[in-house]
Amino acid sequence: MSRRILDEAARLFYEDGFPATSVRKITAACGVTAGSLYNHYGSKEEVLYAILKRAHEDSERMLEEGLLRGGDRADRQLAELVRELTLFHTERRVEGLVARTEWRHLPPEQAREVLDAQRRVRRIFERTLERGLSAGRFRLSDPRSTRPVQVDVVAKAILDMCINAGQWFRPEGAVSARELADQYSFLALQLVGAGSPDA
Amino acid sequence: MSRRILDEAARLFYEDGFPATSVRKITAACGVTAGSLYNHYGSKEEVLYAILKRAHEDSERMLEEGLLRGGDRADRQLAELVRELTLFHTERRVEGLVARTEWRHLPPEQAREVLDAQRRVRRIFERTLERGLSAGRFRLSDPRSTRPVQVDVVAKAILDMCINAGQWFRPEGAVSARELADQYSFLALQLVGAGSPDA
DNA sequence: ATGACAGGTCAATGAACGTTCATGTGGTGA
DNA sequence: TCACCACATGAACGTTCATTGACCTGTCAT
Repeated sequence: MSRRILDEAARLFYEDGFPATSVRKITAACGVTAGSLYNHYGSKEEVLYAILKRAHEDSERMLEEGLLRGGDRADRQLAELVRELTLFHTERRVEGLVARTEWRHLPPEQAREVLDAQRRVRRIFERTLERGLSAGRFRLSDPRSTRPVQVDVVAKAILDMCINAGQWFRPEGAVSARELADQYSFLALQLVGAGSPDA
Repeated sequence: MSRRILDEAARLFYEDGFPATSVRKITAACGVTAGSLYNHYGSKEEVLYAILKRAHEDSERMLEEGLLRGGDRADRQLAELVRELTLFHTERRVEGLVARTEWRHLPPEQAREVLDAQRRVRRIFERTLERGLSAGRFRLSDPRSTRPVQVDVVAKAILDMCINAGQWFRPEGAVSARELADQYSFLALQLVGAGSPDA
């Protein structure tokens, strides 16, 4: 039942947002009454925290695996990172979007935890970008501009692209999560000016 | 005072979300009491609607201007579109983010209006992408994949990138809105495989 | 059989919510 | 000067909120 509450709550937070979702709605979706939630979680906030924690742990684990699978070539690493992150935010778009939007409703200390997790993810991308740049695999200098594009800006651009796929992706749509992940992986490589990673 | 209410409400909706922002908080931020809001707007929802309407009108106008400034070359068009959209979502990130996230709390008919506006914006980008592809200015075929990257997927990737800049951009940060818009413009061109638009 | 216990119900709590309305007031055109 | 109007007030309205606690019930190990 604890698990059931987590899943139904995630779905409702995804649809209506945390503050607009009442404890009664969550428990009704599980077929029980409101008071029963407090046999499993201390508060409504605690439910949100549990959802976010699970999501962040899983997404970080997927990224670490992708990083390994990418080997030591930064372009292949980037391709795998983008693929994993896109997969996560499409296949588990409910938790993914909630994690990205609802952390503000957590108490400060737990909100910080979430922000730290987001920062760690960004650092993974930034490191791969830096490695690819110094290895000469990425081309990120705008001929029209005086100074080069900053690495953190590129990382944010790619991250926003992948993460926000969860906002519009529909599993019943024309393109599958796996296809989208492949396309995004290709687009990200073009974005950083990488040649084909098969070469 | 009507204008004041709109601005303060937008800021609070940006910080806490629509349902978590009470009428009392909005009016307190304006230095008046709760009842006074109803001299200017019929309901809290109407305030949100007014914010979203203004934001969408302005953003569509900026995009149309950018489209004109881009002339008839699709790559220059795309560069201008990305620049304008990024500028809008950084310089007016408060309204921009609210428009992107809080429309669900509107009654169905007005929520539809917002979705229609978002669809129109996406169509502008898609048309430019289609024109650039048939003119041979963009390269969007993944050699590792059987089928080409879809135009609507590319449009969404670029849109998410620009729109979400409003989520992390800080005007007091190291990079200005205009610099970011330039960098994003360059990144978008690389993403679609365009050569330098100066050629 | 019995006791413990996990997990449900039900009623009640005080606080906060959006909204209404009668009332007060300062400025403005006639 | 006076009527008017725009706008703010503050008290109420009914509803909903998250949370609590007393109670019930089924399932176990002993």
